[in-house]
Amino acid sequence: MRATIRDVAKAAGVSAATVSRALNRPDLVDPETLERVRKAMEEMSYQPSAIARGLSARRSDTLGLIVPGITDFFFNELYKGIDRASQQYGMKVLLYDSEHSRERAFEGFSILSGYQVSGIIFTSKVVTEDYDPILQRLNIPVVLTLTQSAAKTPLTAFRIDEVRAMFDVVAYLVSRGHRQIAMIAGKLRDDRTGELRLEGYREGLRHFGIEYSEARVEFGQYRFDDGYQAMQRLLDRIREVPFTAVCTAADEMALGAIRCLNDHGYRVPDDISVMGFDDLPIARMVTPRLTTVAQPFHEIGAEAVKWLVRAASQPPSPSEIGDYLLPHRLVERESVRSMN
Amino acid sequence: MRATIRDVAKAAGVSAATVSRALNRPDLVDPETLERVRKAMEEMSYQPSAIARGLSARRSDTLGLIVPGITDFFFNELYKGIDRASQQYGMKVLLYDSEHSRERAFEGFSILSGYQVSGIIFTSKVVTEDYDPILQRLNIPVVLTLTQSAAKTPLTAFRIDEVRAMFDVVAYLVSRGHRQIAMIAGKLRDDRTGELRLEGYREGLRHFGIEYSEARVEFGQYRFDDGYQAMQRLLDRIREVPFTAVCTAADEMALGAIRCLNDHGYRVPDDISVMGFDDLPIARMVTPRLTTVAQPFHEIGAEAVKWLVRAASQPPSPSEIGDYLLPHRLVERESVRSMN
DNA sequence: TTGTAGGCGTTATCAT
DNA sequence: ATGATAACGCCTACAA
Repeated sequence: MRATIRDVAKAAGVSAATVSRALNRPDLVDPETLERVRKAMEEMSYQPSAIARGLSARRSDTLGLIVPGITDFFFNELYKGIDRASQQYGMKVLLYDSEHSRERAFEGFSILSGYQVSGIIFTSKVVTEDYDPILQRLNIPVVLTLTQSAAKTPLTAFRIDEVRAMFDVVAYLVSRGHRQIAMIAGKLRDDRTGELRLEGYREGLRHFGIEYSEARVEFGQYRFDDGYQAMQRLLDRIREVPFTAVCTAADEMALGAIRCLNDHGYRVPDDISVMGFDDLPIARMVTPRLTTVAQPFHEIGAEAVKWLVRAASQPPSPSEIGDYLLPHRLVERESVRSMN
Repeated sequence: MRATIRDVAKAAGVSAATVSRALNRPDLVDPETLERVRKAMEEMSYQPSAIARGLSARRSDTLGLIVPGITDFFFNELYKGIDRASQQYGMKVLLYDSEHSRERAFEGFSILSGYQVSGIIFTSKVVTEDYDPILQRLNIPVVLTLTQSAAKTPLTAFRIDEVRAMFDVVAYLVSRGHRQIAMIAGKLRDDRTGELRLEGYREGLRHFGIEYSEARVEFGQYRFDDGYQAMQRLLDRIREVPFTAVCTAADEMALGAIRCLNDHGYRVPDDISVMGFDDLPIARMVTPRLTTVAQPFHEIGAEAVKWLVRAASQPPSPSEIGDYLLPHRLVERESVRSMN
């Protein structure tokens, strides 16, 4: 059996309370005693039970993270930021994969709350009013990342300005001489992020006096195959609705699009330009290297943690709850050709 | 405050013990009572405290996972297998990123044991005798994945036959008419996996009567840039030590190698063939699609979980502890040219 | 500065 | 079938 606090106490000739204090408030214990206790802990390789501690102190030094899918390419980057920051605060992270299902996400909230997590980071393409009941009775701080809430419960979110980001994409393409710009967007149903990016695309076109055409827009669920198929559909009508560039709502879809283009004999960017979105690590590993817009995943993850940690110590005032927009950045690489 | 078991008990007009039974051994409680209790739980949206349960029952229904780095491309796949299986057993997973450091890994074991995890899945490129002390006093079941133990403590491991896998790579290349085969291997220091794969390469060459030359082997730490640089070095002496194919110890390095080749005007596979290792999702997304050997990540993860769950209920007999080899599979795609 | 005692939310044992 | 009651390992007043 593992050593308990009492074992250490006995070995050090003190009470359990003193050992506890040595652990949590070393300033309150006599230096000599402290030394003895520390030695005892060392010798018995004592490791406090996080479980017992959590029960007693009603906090678990644990954060919950609900993601739509761990195989989503952005997950690693987001997690990296979260992990680093939590470590800094001595927090552990409990991961929950909702598998893109709302029911599973609900379950995630339940389970995580059973683990007394002191906060939950929630990532989903959409947060609707369905979540309100759960969110209400949870009484654990929740932050959103990479999305904007459409629920009634006020929720703070860390994300980029999606509209602006896609606007910037269009602006960039235009600056490179493109006027016929197609888009592979996110599925609109249950996807706020997808909506916003599409909106940015439309705003961009409008701003540069380019007419919007539904025939130049296709949709996909952010994965490679979706990108491939969407591009396929675009290609099917390229004669009637020509385009010289395609912007996408995700790097992974951009890869699919490029592959599709290649399979049909088009070269990227010589014949058609393609833009990604996210700037995942792969973006710089493929040929052609992807020109894309970078989301600050690490920062978003880290900020979310910070916010939760703060919220745990003192309930956030209404003014602290809200959308925090972090800066995105356009990364110029090789997948866009300049027509000038 | 969240409802506790006592609140539910009161609402249902029973004792806490009965509620507990309703939860864990519903067969032991009167159907009518059960109904009442369930309704009460429902109404109060009661969620048992996993913490308290863990403390009392001395098990936490939690598994620990220590990985060298969450940004490693294979992580998602391994985790997927682990997650699915743990879900099946009602287990949660606590993740720990050792950041490729032994000290951090040690810390991981400590911390996870503090969380009463009922088992730990450990992933590292190497497990040396340094781990013995920790492993000994941990008295929590541990399984290795994707590596073989070099520690004294008997450890069960789920992995592929690395030597055989790389042998198969060479055999495949030879069958396609290649005789001058270079390799980008894993760094040998502190990397058992790397050693084994290199060994497979040498065995392959020997088997087909091809002379081994150190000048055809370069090393890297499995990342894109390592692959790029290793290829650079190989290219530096390609006049003196020519090769028509390169096999690598990781898909990510293969991508780097290909990029390097492209940057120097070589086309893959027309001029030089490249083989990956792992068969990560990206392998089929790039151009050319990577010919590679697939590791059964999902199965390995799932088997590890199963083993731990079993070990938790009954201590494994010595005969159950050991190396479990899962089948790998060569996936033929587009990055290798047939010279025949 | 240190010790005592009660409690955190469950489960498990032993009665009833 | 159900109810007291005592752990589980730790924290935290409160008292000394």
